[in-house]
Amino acid sequence: MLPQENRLKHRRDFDAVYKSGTRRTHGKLSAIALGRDRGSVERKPSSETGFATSPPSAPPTRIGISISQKVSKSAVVRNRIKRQIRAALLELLPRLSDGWDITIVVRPGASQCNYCQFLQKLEQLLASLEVLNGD
RNA sequence: GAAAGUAGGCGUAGGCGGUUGCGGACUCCCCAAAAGAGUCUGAGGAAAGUCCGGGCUCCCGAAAGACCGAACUUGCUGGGUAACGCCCAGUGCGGGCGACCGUGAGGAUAGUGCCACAGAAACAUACCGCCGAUGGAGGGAAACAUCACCCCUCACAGGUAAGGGUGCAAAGGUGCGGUAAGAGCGCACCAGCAAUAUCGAGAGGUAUUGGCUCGGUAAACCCCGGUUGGGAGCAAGGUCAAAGGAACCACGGUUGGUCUUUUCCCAGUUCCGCCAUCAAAACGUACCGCUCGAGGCGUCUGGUAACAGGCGUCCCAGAUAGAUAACCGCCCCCCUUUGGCCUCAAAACCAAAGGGGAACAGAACCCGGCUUACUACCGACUUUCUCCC
RNA sequence: UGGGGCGUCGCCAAGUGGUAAGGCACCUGGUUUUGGUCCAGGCAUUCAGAGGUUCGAAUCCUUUCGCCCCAG
Repeated sequence: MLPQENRLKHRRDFDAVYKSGTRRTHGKLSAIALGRDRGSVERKPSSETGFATSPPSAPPTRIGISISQKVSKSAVVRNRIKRQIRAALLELLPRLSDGWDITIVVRPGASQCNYCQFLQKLEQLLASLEVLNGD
């Protein structure tokens, strides 16, 4: 499971990502990314006590996953895909640069993929969105 | 041995370890919070479908009662339950050789509607038929005439519903008698109805007697009985800087309608009391509701049982873009192949390699049921048939 | 999570107990030199599945499945 600060939660954040993010698609997965450092930074200054010490340019990157009933009618299958994607993202998280809102959209047919395929596709998608700190 | 039937096994299964992670509770640390550390804990029998019944919350001011109305679509009897359309026990009917299973099982004589096609006729008749006793018409007969009786003919009035044919269904069924022909018209048995007696708590069972008899359909409207304030649903509803409370009380305000009683609210009066310096935040699962409950387990008592009661013991998920996991290894189990052992041959056993580890399925306020989905296995009890002793 | 609706031929669909209309599409034949148009004929579904009520069910009752819509 992702830490709380890396989760994308609210509907208005999802809407903002869908409206003006950059979309990339690879196979059965699709990723949309939006930089957070304009406009939304001063909306969210309250809770950070460490906010004074670190410069305001790097809020943590938040990720949300969207999977529709068209992928599978079974809630068990959908939850399993979400867990596997989250596990893969956890592996990639240290290499991500800060300050992004990302939505992963699972498209129909993804119920046949396994963990390694998800990991590869996510890596390629994030690299193509240039949010990976390359090495 | 074969073929079945019933009710079960806290729905019973994978176990251990490693790496990376998540939710909750408690403890430590700390002035406090956050962060951190530690310990414990973290999906199901159906969590599903949302088909019923409740709890809980809000709105229509509230509660109780009487009469009328409406709705529900509940409907054999008795019991259980907070309640139910659920459960248990029984009755009737249907199915099965049987163990057993199914059952939406009030009323068609309260009334209305419908019963296509066919058929004469679908609930009231008469097409083909049968008869023509009675009445009518014509004729005959005894010496003659008339009337009556008698005989013959007609099928005019009329009688009949046995037989034919139609249909899911045609005025109880079969037999004997009876009659002009027939008919419960009479009798016997059967089916059905009613009354009485008796058994039963009751649904009903049994017996006797009686008059002879009435199509089906109410999962058609309806009648009777029963039940019920209506509506919305935890995305209910509430808190989130900012004060109102108590007493008295006019007119008025009610759940489908009317009425009665009690209470509440409301303008107003009196008394007591409070707030407004700035900033931030400000309708979002941020917090409450939210998990101790018609609760689980054990045992005893009552009851045929469903279930109820007593005692002891336990606390057992509370998420909110939604945790309970992702990946890997070993053990164990199952299947396949190969080899070994044994053997006439196989099975079983041992070893190696490969594959698989379940199916249905994810809490979303909580309970009680119903329905549906589904893997491998375990052992009971019962019935019928066959074989052996 | 809650609320509501639908399912009839390949497509659009009518049908509220008594033979499952119609249109498009498709097939065959005719008309035409040929194609189109036009004309005639044909074409089906255990009416989403299962069980029940009824003499008789697409229709009534129970239940399951699938699809769609609405509410933050």
